[in-house]
Amino acid sequence: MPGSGDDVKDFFTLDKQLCFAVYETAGEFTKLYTSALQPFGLTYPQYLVLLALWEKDGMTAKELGERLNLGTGTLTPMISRMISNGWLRKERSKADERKVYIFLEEKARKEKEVITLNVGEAIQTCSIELEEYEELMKLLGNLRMKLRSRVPR
Amino acid sequence: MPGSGDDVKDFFTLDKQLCFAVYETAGEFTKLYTSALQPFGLTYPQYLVLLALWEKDGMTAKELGERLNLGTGTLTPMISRMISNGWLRKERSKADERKVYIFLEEKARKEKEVITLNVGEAIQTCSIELEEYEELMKLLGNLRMKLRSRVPR
DNA sequence: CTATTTTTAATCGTGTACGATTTAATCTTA
DNA sequence: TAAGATTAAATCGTACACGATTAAAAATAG
Repeated sequence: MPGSGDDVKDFFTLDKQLCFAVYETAGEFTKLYTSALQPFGLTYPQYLVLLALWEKDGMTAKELGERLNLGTGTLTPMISRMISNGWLRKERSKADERKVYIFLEEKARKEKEVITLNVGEAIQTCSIELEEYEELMKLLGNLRMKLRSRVPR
Repeated sequence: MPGSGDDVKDFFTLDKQLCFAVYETAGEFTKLYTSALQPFGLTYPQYLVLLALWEKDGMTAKELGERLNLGTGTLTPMISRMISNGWLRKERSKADERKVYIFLEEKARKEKEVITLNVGEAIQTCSIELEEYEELMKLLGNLRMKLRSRVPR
């Protein structure tokens, strides 16, 4: 394992599982971001929505879901919460009434600087080396590709 | 960023965020494991509980929570579901009635081989290189350490 | 041009995940 | 040893996350 030559005996140990390492790291990140975003009343997934819309405002729910790898069962209620909190606005397309465009509200554009500054500071407290950062990005990108392109039986 | 020399302009882009790469990879893993575990009626987090208990049966809820980095708000209901499904058994300590030991049921011990075999096969379909695997484990371990040891202001 | 199919969101049910509070048992200390 | 502090689980409220279903609009095929 993973190439599976032989010693499968003690491979199934939590500490040897890449999935668990990734799972835990994701949890740690969530905690870090949660504390950095708390002053703004944002959750970590909501911050990801903002990141996506800061890049490209006015996506449809479908596009946004594809960008973040989230289904409508997750996005729809999350977007309503963000609308309630004044971050977003929804607008149904007149050309195609099935589509709903999601737009940033003033608040989201105005606070972009402060939010990213705050998050940036939080990340810097961890002093991650640029080299490590890039190596991880590369390896994770490669891994995700493999995980996605597997043939489901 | 992350050392923050200068070009912070376009750092806050989804594709440049390590947190997002980790978040997505965790999601991909969950999907892979979900399909491998479905025949057994197990979820991915439930499989993690089994991994932990296969290593050390009879932990208290607290110990298990520390091992998996989960609070009782997550574990308690999850354990009840696993008890309903015949995977686990709970036993309150006689020496200290606050403690509850979690034990594997016959089913969980008997099916260990088939389950791990199934999961192992699913992983192998991704053909992850051993070298990449180990490098990722190392880098993620290092990263988690840094994320955990940050000073919360 | 209508019947069928496809597409887009919304909804539903189940299962994590987490901080905060509650409850009960044990430990500490005056 | 009784009051207060600490500890272990359970409970509660909120927020993802996902597969499946539903509903409505649009595209397409005959």
